[in-house]
Amino acid sequence: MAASDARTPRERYRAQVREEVRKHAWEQIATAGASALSLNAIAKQMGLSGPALYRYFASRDELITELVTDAYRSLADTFRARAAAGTDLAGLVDTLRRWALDDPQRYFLVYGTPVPGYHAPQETTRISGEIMAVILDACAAEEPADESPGAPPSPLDAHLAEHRAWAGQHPAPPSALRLALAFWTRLHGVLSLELAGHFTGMGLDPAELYAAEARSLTGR
Amino acid sequence: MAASDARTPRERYRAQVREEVRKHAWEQIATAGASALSLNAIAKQMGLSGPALYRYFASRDELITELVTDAYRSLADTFRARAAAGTDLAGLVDTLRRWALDDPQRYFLVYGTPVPGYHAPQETTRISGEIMAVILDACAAEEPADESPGAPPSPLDAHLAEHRAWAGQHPAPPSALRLALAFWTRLHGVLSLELAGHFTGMGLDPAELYAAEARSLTGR
DNA sequence: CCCTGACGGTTATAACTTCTAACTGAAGCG
DNA sequence: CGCTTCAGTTAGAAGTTATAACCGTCAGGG
Repeated sequence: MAASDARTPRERYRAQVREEVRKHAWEQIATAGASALSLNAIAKQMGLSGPALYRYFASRDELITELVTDAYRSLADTFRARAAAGTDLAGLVDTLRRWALDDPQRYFLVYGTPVPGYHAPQETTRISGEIMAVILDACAAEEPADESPGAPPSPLDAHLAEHRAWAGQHPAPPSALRLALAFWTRLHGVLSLELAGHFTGMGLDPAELYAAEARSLTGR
Repeated sequence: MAASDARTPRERYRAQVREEVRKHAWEQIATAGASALSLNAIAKQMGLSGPALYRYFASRDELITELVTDAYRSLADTFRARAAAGTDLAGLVDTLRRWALDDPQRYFLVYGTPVPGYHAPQETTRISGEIMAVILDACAAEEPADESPGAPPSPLDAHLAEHRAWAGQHPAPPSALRLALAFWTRLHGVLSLELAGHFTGMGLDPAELYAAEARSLTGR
């Protein structure tokens, strides 16, 4: 669907090959992780010989960077599609877990261990903002059931009232900002440990843990 | 301190070299991540030539495995040392963050992106149990301030009452088990995102977020 | 219609990596 | 004192990323 609207045939072919390279790269990553991604192996799978891929990607890093932004875009699109069907927070909770379990290595490409030297491209921070905007929409729509109306603002609320640049122009009260951050950090906490296999052998169901954190967010 | 109590001089020398290899490996990991760890580079730094290190480590994987269990042991020791000075949960909260910030790549070696094929050795699950035992001690000592006494057990409590094998023989009520799991998943959620740099550029203080989650655990 | 230049793909090669094999020399131990 | 074990060496195989040089083909302008 994408990469087919190009003027010249050459550009069209080029986009098509790049697409196929990405496809094989995702297959490799899904089975062996991003660190095991091999340009040579991809070239062989495509019937090409080694250096041919360098016509399409300047380096292995550039390919991985492309995959990272692909992953970001995938999450943002999935979130937006779910939000279009109703802006309830619980829907996003389920959507996030399904997206993560659908391809764990894709999740790790976004939220996993970073390489110390690596700097993410500007694109990812932009998409990250889009993702956060969807979460904020759902959090703002949620009634603040997790505190009494007259309660004093927590220290975090005070801090968030000061530093809310990350929320962009979103008109959300501090309680919604706090809920959005809790959504992000708590679900990531359970999800990343589950995907990394830290619950296997403990004999408990990660879905149960995830559901419990979901209840802590949506006011049980 | 360690690796010096060996009978024969050969064993002593061997343990000493292995120790030095680990030292250089940790330096490399701290600056470039575990994926960039190079046996050749370590050998050169030690004035040795490539294959010499294979007398001490059967493979690169074995060295990394050693480092992973080192990291687990480091966290368990740090936790136990803190617990010996008072079994309050807040102390463990601070200890965890300091340990993580002290060497982020060491944290990722334990809780970061796993390699799909890799299977952690039995040792790590044992140490993981020790770590959880320290957390459980602190959680059991904490009064359950996060719920009213007569409240019905949550779905998670019911699940934990059934599947509490991971807690070993620890005599902790389901509420303590729940608190321990929340300690683990919530603090890891904030911490891993902070270490991965997902908060940089957002203009908010990760310590503030971490403190907020800490308050949610210790009953503010 | 033809010609030229851009571009995809090739092989060769450099500089890495992990890891094995074979050899050497020295240290430990009976 | 001698034997044996073991540390360390070089050589080399099989990978990897990446560059350089070359070749053929396709696309588009004159």
